[in-house]
Amino acid sequence: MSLEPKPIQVHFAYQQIAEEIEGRILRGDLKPGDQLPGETELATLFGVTRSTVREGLRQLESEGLIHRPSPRRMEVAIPQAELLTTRAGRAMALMKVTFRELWEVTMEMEPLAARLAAKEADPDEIEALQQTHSELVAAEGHMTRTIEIDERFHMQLAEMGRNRVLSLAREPVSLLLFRGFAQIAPFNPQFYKRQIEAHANVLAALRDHDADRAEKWARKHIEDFWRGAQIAGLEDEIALAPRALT
Amino acid sequence: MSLEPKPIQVHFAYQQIAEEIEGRILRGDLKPGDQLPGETELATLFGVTRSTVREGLRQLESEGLIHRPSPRRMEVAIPQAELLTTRAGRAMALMKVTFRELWEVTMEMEPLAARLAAKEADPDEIEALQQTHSELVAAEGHMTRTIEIDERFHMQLAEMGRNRVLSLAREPVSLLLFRGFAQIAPFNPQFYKRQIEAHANVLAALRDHDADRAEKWARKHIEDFWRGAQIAGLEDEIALAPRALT
DNA sequence: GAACCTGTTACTGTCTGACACTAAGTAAAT
DNA sequence: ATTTACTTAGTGTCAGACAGTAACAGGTTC
Repeated sequence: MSLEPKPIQVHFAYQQIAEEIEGRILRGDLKPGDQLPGETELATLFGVTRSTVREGLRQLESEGLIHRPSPRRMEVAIPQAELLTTRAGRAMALMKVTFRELWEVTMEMEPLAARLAAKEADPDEIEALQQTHSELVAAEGHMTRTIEIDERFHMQLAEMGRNRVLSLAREPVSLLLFRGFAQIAPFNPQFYKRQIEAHANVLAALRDHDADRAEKWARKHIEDFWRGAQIAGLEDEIALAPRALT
Repeated sequence: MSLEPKPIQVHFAYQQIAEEIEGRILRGDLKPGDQLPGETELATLFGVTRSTVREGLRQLESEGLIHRPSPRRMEVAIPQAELLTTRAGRAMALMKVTFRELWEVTMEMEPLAARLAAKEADPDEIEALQQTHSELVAAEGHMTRTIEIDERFHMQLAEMGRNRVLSLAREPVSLLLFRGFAQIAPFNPQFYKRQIEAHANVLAALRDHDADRAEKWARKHIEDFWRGAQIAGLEDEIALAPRALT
């Protein structure tokens, strides 16, 4: 007789601890900001040793569900993108994704970000973005800094669209794409000018709440970025390891 | 005098262990599939106790950098989306993202997936997708199953585009969106017909390698999906907790 | 030779118990 | 009411132990 492969899954004690606590967090028993009981307490509570509890805590910690504001407190974390994005970036780097892959996705994400921002942004945010743009202008000619500011510009833009899913999804991608480029792509002076022009146009469109125009210029901007890489023949080049990104 | 908040970061031993091993993996010293040295060995190697090593390993484990094919082996993981996606999904759920946010992003991702698939897919894959589609047809009227198959259809489609970044990025989003819907949105019988029609059209476009048409129908498909939700007034409803998704 | 059984062994999961160090709370001193 | 000194509880790490079992190595059977 042939048995179906049973996806049996051993559940170690430390996993169960982690799952149990995770459950309580997701269920809302433990709210973000709440302090966790002490390790010894948890240990007796679950009927295991401290070592076991600790292993569970380490899991939750690296999953970003709990964090440590001071070395003495462990509390339920306020969910935030950061942890997730770095991990996503690392995973992608490990998969050795190519620039083309990154670009294809960015090409959809950034215009969307611009469109949403045009609809949602309030004057203060636009002002802040203008500020970033000024920094970009000031950095003309300096590539590393240009890329870094550009990246910040796009992040701000994404946040302005008030879509956390988008913010979450685009960040690791654009991070890998932009910074990756910066490290290997040679840019000509033209590049900076077009960069600045595109940003300026996006900004203007935002002020007018003109979603279509914002989107169009964002697309142009990314296309431009890409053209340089195409010329350099980087399309199927592998993006850099994330270590270079930190 | 006022001191600036110094972002000092204590590095505990177990963190260093984790970082050290992570470094070796990312640097390529340890390749995916390689078996890790035993815990005792690592302990002496780093000059710490097994407990400490274990806590480090738990971190890496939940980060998906190492995994356990059998309870007795720990090896460097082959990077894959799975782990990441569930975490991403959970993070999003924790952030209580709305359907609108999910949809706005999906609306870009899925058409892109279709377009890429039309360019890249080979006959075998199209055949496999056709297979999935047949299942969908057979499930007509049964909502939960329909959604589940639909989701699989889209995943396959995305894989066919040979863009791992896209696969990675879209999965948690569409998972949350589709399954979330399935649990709270009431669909009328019409829905299934249109669903099937859209898929059929995408399939046909793939066969012709007609990227534009594939994209168009994918967009139509997602729009359709959304319309139901709009009618039901779910736009700003919060997506479900991830526990409901497993 | 390959396919099966069996004993050994090395390694994991978990436990007990301990100790140094320090953040945070408490009491004393100014 | 602050500041200072003192306690205390909780964390990070260690040492050593033990049961259970996956993986390996022989030995057996076909």
